Amino acid sequence: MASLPVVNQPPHRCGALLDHLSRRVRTRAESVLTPMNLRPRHLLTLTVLRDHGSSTQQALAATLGIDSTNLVGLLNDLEADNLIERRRSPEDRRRHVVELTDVGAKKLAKAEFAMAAVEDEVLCALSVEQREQLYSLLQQATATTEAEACVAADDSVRTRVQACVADDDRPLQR
Amino acid sequence: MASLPVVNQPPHRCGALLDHLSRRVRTRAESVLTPMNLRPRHLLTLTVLRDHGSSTQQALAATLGIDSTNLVGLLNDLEADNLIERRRSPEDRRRHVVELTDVGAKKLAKAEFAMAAVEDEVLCALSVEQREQLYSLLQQATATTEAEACVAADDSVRTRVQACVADDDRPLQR
DNA sequence: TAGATCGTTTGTGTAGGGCAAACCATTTAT
DNA sequence: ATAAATGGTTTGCCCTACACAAACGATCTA
Repeated sequence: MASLPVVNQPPHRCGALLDHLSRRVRTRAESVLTPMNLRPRHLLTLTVLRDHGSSTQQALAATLGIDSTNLVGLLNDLEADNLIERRRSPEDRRRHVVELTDVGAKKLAKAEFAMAAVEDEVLCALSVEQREQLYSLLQQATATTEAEACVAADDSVRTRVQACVADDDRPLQR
Repeated sequence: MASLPVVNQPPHRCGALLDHLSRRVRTRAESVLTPMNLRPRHLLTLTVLRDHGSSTQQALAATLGIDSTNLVGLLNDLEADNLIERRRSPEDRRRHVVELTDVGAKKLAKAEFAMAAVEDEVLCALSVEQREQLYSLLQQATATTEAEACVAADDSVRTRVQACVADDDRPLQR
């Protein structure tokens, strides 16, 4: 390995902005979703389920980036409302294959419709084309699995992280 | 008013994706930032401070979308590390004007450098140009203040939200 | 002089979510 | 066939992020 990976990148990074925007969306989303008995997590899960297709709970937990024990409760909520179904996998009967029901798909559509209102508010600085562009970028980015992501960037990451640590840092007490 | 606002929007909305991606970034960001004694919130705050310029605590709380009482502690952390300064406003001495110090700016730059590693991992599905595009979209979107956002979309929001609520919804017990 | 405002402190409550242990059903290895 | 490993579930614990409220000092405005 070695010989300088990507250095000429522009100084500004997306991370914080992503955080910022997502926070704005989430707060508003809550107030819009609660009346339809959903929460951001539920919406997220349904979306992933639709976009990535049915999957095992483990896999789902991985793509969602949440602990599998916590996923259980989340799925319970959704299943109680018939939005998803857990079906035992025929190949390995230990596995639950989680899948979106028709009701779930409809509810998701409705939720997204409601979300359009939120986005009008939060993304008002963007034109319709720009929003579409944003959507497809996000779509493309999230299409990668967690695992894939790790493999892709693994060691270029490690080298650079180290470069940033050794320095002036006194602890932030709180 | 009335006569149907924006209806022909594509069915897919960004909200969930934004949530998804931001979660991925945040988790990884934590591990990268902790060794430099920062947390996502701190980074976010520093970023906003740089991009939006110095501001009052109230204003800052508003753009960050967090309660002003919670902001206090956050700023304490940052000030303890000399990353920001609270300066009394000359016009109104009750006000604190929060501003990024040189140390803060440097730390921010360093943090962003470290974040590049994270983004390589999370955004590996995007080309460099696409990432840049994403950045500028996010930048543009977050440039709007909370207040502005509300004004812009206010009643188009209200009308459509109502349209989505009245329906089948049984409670999601949890 | 009285009230309102900005920041601060303290205290309370809640939700999100990681982590670990123990359990059942099932699959795989020996 | 028996032992070990695995997928999902349950329970319980703990920590962090936040929102919200109340009370205070300093300051500004009426």
